[in-house]
Amino acid sequence: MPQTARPLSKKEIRQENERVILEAAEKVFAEAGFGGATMQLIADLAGLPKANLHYYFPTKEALYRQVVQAIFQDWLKAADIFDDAPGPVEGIGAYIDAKMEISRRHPAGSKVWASEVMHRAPVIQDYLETTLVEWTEGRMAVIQRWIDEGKMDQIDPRHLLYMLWATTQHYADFGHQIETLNGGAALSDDQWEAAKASVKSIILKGIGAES
Amino acid sequence: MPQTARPLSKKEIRQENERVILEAAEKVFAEAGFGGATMQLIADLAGLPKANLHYYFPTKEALYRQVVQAIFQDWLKAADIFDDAPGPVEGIGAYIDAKMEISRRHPAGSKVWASEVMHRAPVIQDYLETTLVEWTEGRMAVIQRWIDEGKMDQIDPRHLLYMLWATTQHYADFGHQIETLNGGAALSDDQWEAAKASVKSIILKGIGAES
DNA sequence: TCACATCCTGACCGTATGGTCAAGAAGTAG
DNA sequence: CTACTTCTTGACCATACGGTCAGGATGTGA
Repeated sequence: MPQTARPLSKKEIRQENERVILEAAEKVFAEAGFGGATMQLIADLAGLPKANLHYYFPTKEALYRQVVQAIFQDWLKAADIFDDAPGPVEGIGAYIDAKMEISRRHPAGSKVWASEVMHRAPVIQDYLETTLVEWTEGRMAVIQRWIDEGKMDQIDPRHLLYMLWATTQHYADFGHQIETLNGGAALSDDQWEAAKASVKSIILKGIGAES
Repeated sequence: MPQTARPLSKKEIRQENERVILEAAEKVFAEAGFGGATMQLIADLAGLPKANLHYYFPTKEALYRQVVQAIFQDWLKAADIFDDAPGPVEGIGAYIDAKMEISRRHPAGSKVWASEVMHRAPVIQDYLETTLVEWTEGRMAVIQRWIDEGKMDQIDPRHLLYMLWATTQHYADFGHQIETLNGGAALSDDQWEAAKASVKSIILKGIGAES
């Protein structure tokens, strides 16, 4: 006998609703910016009355904060690849792949992040100053080690990191421009692969890490 | 005898006020986004009463449109360098310099542009589809010629352009993040030079255009 | 000087938005 | 079953915003 649609438990209800709201909020914040987003729009997209949003998230700011924090977590996770790699070809190559994949699968998140930083990080400045600074210093050390081991050219690790972020996130943040220049169509699988290959090729060769 | 402060002519008044308003608007739109910006904030920054803004620019949209169009013009101008260059080292090198300089001197403009594109270009979509497409195709042809002449590797010109845009504009759009990672201080002259040098070095070597 | 066009601005208006609330529906635990 | 906690939602509120307008100030051209 198939499981009947028994009523959801309170815990499940809460989890599910928070998930639905956060998902809708990310989309709306990405498309309209914080100022342009309205609770009503988010509510409609989530399929809930507006008052229900305020039951789970007291204010628009609180909801936005949660969205940004979730994105930041994703962002950091993509970087684990970096540490275990024996050299720049594997490490940076895999990092580019991972970040390009995020840009493809999760463009709204990338846009919200970009918007937040562009507006001087009113909500996550403390994260930038602590977690991001630590993370960056750690990766810079890894890159410096590769340089010392002669596995790549003497490049300022800082600017290399900026370049990696800029290039990979560009495919999400400026995805609309890229689509327009692609005749109005989203990039195909092959085009995404070509993009990844181009980025990896130029950067890895550019830092003297290939062949 | 020094020129007395004679009253401004109507024409001068109009020019000056439009300039002041557009300048303030660019800053506010960059910092708050279109939705977050208010006419009152722009008016305060411009030092004019709000009603005066509506005298020169009928609506918030009209004002925003003018700001974005001005930025787009700047953006295109930076590209003339491209055409006269004998090869990628000079052409792309100078283009990177020019765009980095814009990012440094004119970060608000870059942010407004980024925001506009991120929100699916509600205001300048027609420009993207015409002027930008033409411009891009022209530059792609130049790059392809360099490839055919053996002056650089066989790289998809499209992705190279995206990389140039992404990397150079990153220093404006994510300037706040970069400052935070720089200990909270704006980049010094030397640091800007180092940034330019890193970007040029990695890209030019990465496309096989150096030595 | 005078008639006119342009510029200026405080006061005002309609609307949309973030947020509240009270009363009821629905799951829960003893 | 009962007392409870949690969830739901239409109606409501105060505020802030984009935009208007009338009437005065200021430059202009004859």
